[in-house]
Amino acid sequence: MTGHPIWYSRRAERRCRTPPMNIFQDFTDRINAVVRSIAGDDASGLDLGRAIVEPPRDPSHGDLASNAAMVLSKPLDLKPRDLATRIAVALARDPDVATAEVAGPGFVNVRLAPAYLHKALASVLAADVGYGRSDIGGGRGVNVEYVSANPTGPMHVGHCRGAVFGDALANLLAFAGYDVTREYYINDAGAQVDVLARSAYLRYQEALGEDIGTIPEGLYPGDYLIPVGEALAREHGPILLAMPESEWLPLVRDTAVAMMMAMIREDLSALAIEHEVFFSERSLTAGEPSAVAAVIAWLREKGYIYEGRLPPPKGQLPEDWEDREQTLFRATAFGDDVDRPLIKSDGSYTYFASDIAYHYEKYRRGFRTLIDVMGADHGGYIRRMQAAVEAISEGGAELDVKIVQLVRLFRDGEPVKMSKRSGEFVTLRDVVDEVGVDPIRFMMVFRKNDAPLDFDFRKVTEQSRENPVFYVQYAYARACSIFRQAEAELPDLDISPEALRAARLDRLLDPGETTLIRRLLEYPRAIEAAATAHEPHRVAFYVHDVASELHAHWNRGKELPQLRFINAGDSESTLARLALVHATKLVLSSGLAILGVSAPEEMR
RNA sequence: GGCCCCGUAGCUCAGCCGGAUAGAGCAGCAGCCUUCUAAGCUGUUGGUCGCAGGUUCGAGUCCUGCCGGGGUCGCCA
Repeated sequence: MTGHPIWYSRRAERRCRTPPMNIFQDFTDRINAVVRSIAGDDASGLDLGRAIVEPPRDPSHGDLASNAAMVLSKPLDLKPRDLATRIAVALARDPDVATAEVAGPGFVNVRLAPAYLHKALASVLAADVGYGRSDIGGGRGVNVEYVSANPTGPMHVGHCRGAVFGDALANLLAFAGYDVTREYYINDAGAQVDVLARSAYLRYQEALGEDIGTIPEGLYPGDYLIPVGEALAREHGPILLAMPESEWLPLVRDTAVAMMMAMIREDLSALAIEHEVFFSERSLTAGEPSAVAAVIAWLREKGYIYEGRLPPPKGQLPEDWEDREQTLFRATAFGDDVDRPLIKSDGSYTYFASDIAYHYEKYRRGFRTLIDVMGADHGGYIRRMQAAVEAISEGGAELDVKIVQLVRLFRDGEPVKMSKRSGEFVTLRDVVDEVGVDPIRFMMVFRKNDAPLDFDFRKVTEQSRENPVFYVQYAYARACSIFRQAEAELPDLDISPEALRAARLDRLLDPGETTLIRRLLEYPRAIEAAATAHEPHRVAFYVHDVASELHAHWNRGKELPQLRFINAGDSESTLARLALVHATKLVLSSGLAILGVSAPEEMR
């Protein structure tokens, strides 16, 4: 099971100190200071926002690269290379800088002094499990709505990606300093839950000893409704049998939905996912006036709702198409292609109408950033929902809809067949039971959310380099093993966290070591970039890179024993290297915790 | 037909809200590793970034138009 990372709780959130060193931010500040001194009186009007410091693509260019000279030369009326030269000259005087050079059209390439890398590594150790945490969120609220599967049955694999993606994104945003609420919208109001109720009623009759024969077409045949029927029989006895449908349906429906939600929550907890808020769609249409009615009335006042006709859809016309006047939301006023209906022909609200009220509810609770995680088939829904959010918040809130693409299942390279009609779908629980949580969680975010993903049951449990889950976890396990080995080989060496923090880090000068240090120093930047873009997959790729760096250096020790982490003849070096390994462990476990993947002490 | 997403090496994909000679893994080729935990490591081959224009000092990245694949298209959720 995935353990709860230490930064998970709200209380830990509040105790968070100043974020640890972000070397890219550090040098952005230093370069900005240089530019301001060059600009003199002109400095006030200068837009420094576009000037950034980043790792160069080619490591031979140095440790840091800045585009400041190219971005700022025009307002300062200088040639890019001239400005770059003046920046480079000033930076070269900085004792933390080994070299600063001008390259290409006006890049400033900086090579850091080893002492600076060691100082930065020390700050990683000092930050401990807080390393990488950011305050770019500034404590602002973000609502992440994900999963929101219909409460009509167990979760199937199709829900899996959105669930894991949303959860990892929520973790990531929390780590980046946002006040995150994880939310599940229960679709308990549509026709589908009525079907659920009728299906459950049949099982109720069955539980009372009636022969129900085969489940009729159009009802849910799954065995998972049998316990619902039994529960209804226990709770109500035979009295529902005598009622007309209009009377028993609400009763049966509420029980069935509650039991389905309990089941879904169990499925989710098997994936280590826990929402803070479960919001009922039905609650939005309850009361007088209902939340939906209130929002529609408000929008009508603002002129965003009117009665009108819609042009028939292009292409294939639906069979039951009829031209009629209806209540429409003026989505076109906010960039949508067509205005959207709010009331069905039977007088009830459309899903969209309820969803507007729901998003208004989130806005009313204070959220200004809303994130919805949805499946690929909802792509056409994004514009209208964004339009609605803009309308109900009067431009004060932003909705980001993250679409997760399909997951194709394979076993040994062969596609796994699924048929909805026969009910032969693979449940989420099946997959968890077969491969475990870690491979699922890691693989689901080891791909950009908007690209399709292949998931092979066999490959994800393979213990090989080709399996990124294993590769990353093994790096962590290997780091742990180095510590176990150190204890065994050098029982007199103090390798406590305090001793590691006091280590002579200036002994870390091998290129393999400094490369690993640089990689670890990218962590805060990787977190901020991933959080800003709402892209947790970047964290997965980042920890994979860290793992790769550790494996690489470990292997060099096979050929060159003097590079091994443990060197019995040199306790000073050994301690410094163990400090580096410890920092690597910190970063790996932190990144994996964001993804919800465990960091095992050893592989079995 | 309208809209959305995708198109990057033989394969699977990254490319950090415009930056330098476009990267990684697999596969291929050439080596190394029998151990601080074996399941790895090093080097190497390989790309007109779907096509054509445009914006810019600079475009895989932004804009327009095509081509190809997927999704979607009032009263499903």
